Formats: sequence, structure tokens, C-alpha cells
Amino acid sequence: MRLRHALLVLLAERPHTGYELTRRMRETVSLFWSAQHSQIYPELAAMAADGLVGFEASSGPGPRQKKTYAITDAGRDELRDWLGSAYVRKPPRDELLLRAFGSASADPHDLAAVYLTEADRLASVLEEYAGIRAELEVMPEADDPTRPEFGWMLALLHGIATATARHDWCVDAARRLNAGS
Amino acid sequence: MRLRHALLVLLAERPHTGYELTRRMRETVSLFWSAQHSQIYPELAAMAADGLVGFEASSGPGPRQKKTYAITDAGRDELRDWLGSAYVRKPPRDELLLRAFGSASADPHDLAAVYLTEADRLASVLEEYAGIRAELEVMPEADDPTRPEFGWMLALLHGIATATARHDWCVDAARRLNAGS
DNA sequence: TGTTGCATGTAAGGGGTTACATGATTGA
DNA sequence: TCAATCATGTAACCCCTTACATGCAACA
Repeated sequence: MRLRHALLVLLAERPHTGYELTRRMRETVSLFWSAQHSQIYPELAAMAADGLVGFEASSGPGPRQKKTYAITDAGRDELRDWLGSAYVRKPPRDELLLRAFGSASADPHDLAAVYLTEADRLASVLEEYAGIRAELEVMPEADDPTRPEFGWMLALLHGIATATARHDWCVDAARRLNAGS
Repeated sequence: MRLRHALLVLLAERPHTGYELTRRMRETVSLFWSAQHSQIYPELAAMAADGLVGFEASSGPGPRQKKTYAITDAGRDELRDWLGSAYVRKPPRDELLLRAFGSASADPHDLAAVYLTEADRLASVLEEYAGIRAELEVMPEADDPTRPEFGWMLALLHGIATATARHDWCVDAARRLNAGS
């Protein structure tokens, strides 16, 4: 039930409609989480049934009512408990590494090209991160653990560190593959 | 259908029973892939139906026959094609980052403890990797892209690089959380 | 005698993606 | 008038985990 906690994190900041949550997942949190609206709407209904969120309905565009969800005290408790609970790592599934492991069965140049393409993508992602970092670094809120900007900063630093490591690995993997022949 | 390719990678090396594939997933490939036997047995049957693998049955322990699966030429073609095909990144789901993003709703000390526990785990993982690396580095096969050891080396280097980055991030995140109060 | 390893399967359910379905408002 | 944005839902399907189910051989 991790989607539940992702939604609680966003709702702890301020109330949202399901549509807004879908957009924020895509635009803001997509660095480390994502979900489709088809998953979010039923989950919000279940969370309301469990008392973690409440909603106010108002007339919206289209045939149905628009529902604005807000976190409840029970929701805040659940979120705080989960944030402090033990982290259990999920088995990773990394397709890029699986390919590396199987390189003996590949055309080395084709596989090297795959890694170089990914390295390029990561390089442009890193440029984007550098811009966001410059914006965040001048904000004093980023040093205050009670502010949302603190979490943004942590997530960004993680993104920069891992994307850099992966970028360099991709370049090295391509070099090793091409050096072999 | 990525499990299919994971199994083809292992079968390209040599024939295996479903039981052996399950064990190798757990012991060898678990750094970046995993699967349960309940998933592997039906998939092997489907791959045989599609002509990617063949099997020889022999009498085994227990009530059923033991089946040793071997990759076919069609399987090798499929594997080579997949290894050279474009990589499409899957949306990541990183619970540790989700927690960082929600830190404003957490007890900072509890959350810092979670990160320090994970940092400890990563430190011991890194020690283990260093040992494997020392073994691999004296093997000349690790530089030859046509040998399985080459892929092991690549996967290991990735593991070391990302575990290091993540370890350092965990320590930094705990420091920032504790510095705030 | 009891546990571990070898060996293969099925069933139920959770979580996620893709596609189907509806319809008002705003701006080009 | 056409497209995009806002807004909410359902259905089918895929992938994966957990649990159920069977039974021989080797070893302590």
C-alpha cells in the first residue's frame, strides 16, 4: 500500500482533487514516484472509507461532481507512523543491468549504443537538475525539516548523485564494450 | 515481458532446470533481478510453447518429471535483438525518496534513524562487493565482452557506484534532519 | 526421526498500465 | 471548429508475491 502514502504526502501539504494529484505525480514527484488517474481515483475512495482523508464535493465540469480531498488527523497519524517505520528494500528490477549481465549474447556495438543513448538522456536530466538546485539553494526553507522544500532538496540531491553515478557507468560500459573488439 | 529475457540470459550460458534458475536468481542475479519459482515455471512453459527454449525430461525426485531447459536458436535471436533494442526507462518507485519528500510530516529523529539503518546496510553490502571485485579483477575474462564474467564485472561496478552514492546520500539526509532541530 | 535440498506445479490476490467512456469550459 | 484542459470514473490485462500442495533423497 505505498501509493496510499504517496498520496498522503501530497495531501499533507494542501488539499487536492484526484486530477491535481495525477498532475503533481507526473510533474513534481515523477523523479521517484508515479501513478495513473485510474489508480488514484479508486485509492482516494478507499482512503476516504478508511477515514484517512475527507472530501468536499462541488459541481465540476463534465457529468460528475468534483471532489476536493483533504487529509484528516487519522491520515496525519498514519503518515507520521509510516515515515518513522522500518524501511524494507524491495527487490530491484533494473533492465539496463540485466542487459549488461547478458552482454556475452549481444552485438557489442549495438549494446554500447544503448548505453550511450542512456548516458545522453542522463546528461540532459542532470542539466535540468542543476537549474532546479540553483533555485532551491537560495531558499532558506530548504534547510528547515518542517518545510516541504526540505524534502524537495533531499530528493533532488539524491537524483543528482544517482544520475551522475549511472551516467558515468553507462559511459564506462560503452567504452569497455567497444574496447573488446 | 522482461522475466522472459532474464531467463534467456541465464539459459544462454548453459541449460538449467526451473529450480536451478530460481536459485541463480536468488544467489547471483539478485543484485538487479529476482523472481519466485511460481513465476518461473509457467514462464518456462510459455517460452517452450513459443519455441525460445526446448527441454529434456528425466525422472526426478518427487512425483513429477524434472525438466532441463536449453535455449534454442530462436531464443538466441530473440535475446540478441532485445539486447540491442532501445531502452525505455520504467517509472521509478523509490520508497526511501518518497519518505524524504514527506519529511515535513515526520518526526525528524525517527526518519534520520531510518536513513542511518539503511546506510549501515549499504556499507556492509559495499564491503561484500569489494571482495567480489578483488576476485574478478584478476580474471582476464572480465575484459572480454564475449564472456559472462564481463557482464558480472559491469553489474558489480554499477552496484558499487550506486550503493556508494546512496550510502553517502543517506548519511547526509540524516545529518540534515538532525541539524534542523 | 526430523530437517534440508531437489524438484514441480496451482491459486488467490495486490499493484500497475492501457484502454474505454463521458462531458463542460476556454482559447486558437 | 478544433484542440487542450479540467474532471471522474470502469474494465481488461500483465506482472509479481504469498500461500497451498506434493514427494524423494541425503544427512544429522
